[in-house]
Amino acid sequence: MHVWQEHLLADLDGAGTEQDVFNRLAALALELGFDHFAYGVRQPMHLSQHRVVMLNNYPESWQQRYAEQSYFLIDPSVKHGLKSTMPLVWTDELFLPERGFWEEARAYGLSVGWAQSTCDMQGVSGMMTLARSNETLSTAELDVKGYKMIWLTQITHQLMANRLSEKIAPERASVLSGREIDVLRWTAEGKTASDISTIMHITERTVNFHIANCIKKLNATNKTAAAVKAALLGLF
Amino acid sequence: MHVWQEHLLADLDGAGTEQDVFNRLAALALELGFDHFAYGVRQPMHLSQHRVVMLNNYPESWQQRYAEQSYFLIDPSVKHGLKSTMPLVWTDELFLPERGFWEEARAYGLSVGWAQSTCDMQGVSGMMTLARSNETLSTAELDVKGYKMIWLTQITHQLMANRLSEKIAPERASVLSGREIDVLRWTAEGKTASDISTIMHITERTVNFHIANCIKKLNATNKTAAAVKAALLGLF
DNA sequence: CGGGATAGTGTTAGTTTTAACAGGCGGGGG
DNA sequence: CCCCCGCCTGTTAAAACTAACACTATCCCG
Repeated sequence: MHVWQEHLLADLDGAGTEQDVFNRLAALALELGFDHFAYGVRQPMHLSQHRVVMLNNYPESWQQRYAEQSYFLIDPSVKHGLKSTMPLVWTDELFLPERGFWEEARAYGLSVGWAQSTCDMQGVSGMMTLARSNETLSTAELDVKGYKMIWLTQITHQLMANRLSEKIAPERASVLSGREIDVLRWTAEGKTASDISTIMHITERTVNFHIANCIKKLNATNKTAAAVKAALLGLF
Repeated sequence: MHVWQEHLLADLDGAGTEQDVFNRLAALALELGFDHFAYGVRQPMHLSQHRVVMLNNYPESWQQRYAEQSYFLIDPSVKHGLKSTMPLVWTDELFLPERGFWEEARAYGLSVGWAQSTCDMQGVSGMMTLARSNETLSTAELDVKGYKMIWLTQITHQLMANRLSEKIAPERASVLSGREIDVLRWTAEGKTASDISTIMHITERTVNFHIANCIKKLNATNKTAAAVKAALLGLF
């Protein structure tokens, strides 16, 4: 197993596409004893509507089935990952509420698994899963590999999150101008247009002009939605 | 060094105060070879105004100095932690822009250090620092201990973040009622009161009533600020 | 030099929020 | 049984926001 080294990150990062990087990470997962590797990233857009991408090397048929049935809506490991960043080992109890799903997953060779989610300073969250078909994940194995699995979660997120989130949320790149950000920040703080005009020494009219531009650029329906969206996207 | 085990977490968590837990974590840091241990948590409130608490076992005099001079505003390791969740080793280059600060810290016995920040699914972020006065942190040492240091960051956050954030941001506990959350969520999505009245089959008046309550409870100045604040506090 | 992005301002009209009053209905706990 | 809380509704007037239109100036880039 590779050790914690700066240059490893740089090496993995390199000039590769996200699929390249994914493959190299999957190779690390294999070194850890897991032939299946998955990483999904979630960029909050509004509040209910997030955008999600998922890369994995599960059996094709299972990938298709999972997507078709929208299993991410009921998958207990996903539910856990949305609440906590603590590692999670797949157990029968965990999947008790979704027996059918669990049995189906096992039939596809996904019976032993470990997952952990992350969240970074830009508000992008991701979840990594390591899985295999046999050899129960014993406490002894976790004692040995646990640290490395957590580390793998970290670097996977570091390497994949930005690549993927920019893809699914172009709004993040379509940056607001400096003035627009200032105005929108004050708005989010609860200042009215006339407050802001005083603070920034410009006309109330100009404040509203900038806000209107923010609303357009962020594809929001009004001030409030624009402010929340910008906050969620980490634009402030 | 202790191993990655469920029961360790439960044990550390126990019934202790945050200071108890902190002390036990500091003991783990000592086992890793760092006699100084620090953890700070940051709860975003508005956007500019965050609330921060910091626990550490640095020399008293340095703690005081750091607070007096508001060094957190210029501390390069803090700056890094606010942007990235990647581990950071204290180096001369890092502190180049703040020579005075760096030399002062070293004079207090803080010359070798490692820091990493975390962010959880509730939007609470934290930064853990391990430090000592001598024995440069070599690549070899990092190869051996790096994984465990990352792990320590994780459990420290897991154990401390909620305890501390509830303390500094009582708004998180002052839960909104179910109806209030529903209304505020729709508001954050950009719906107007009359839209929401249609969606929820209630009067426009009632929608505004709930929103007014949200504004009061969240101590916000208006709808927009309330929505942003709720989003930042992870109330949705 | 022309085009595009950013920044600033103006007017008008219609819609939405905010704030402050007053009240009813139902459930849970002392 | 009464009180508190969540939930629901009503009215009114002032304040704030949204969406159109049009116009000027600066700066940078090709």
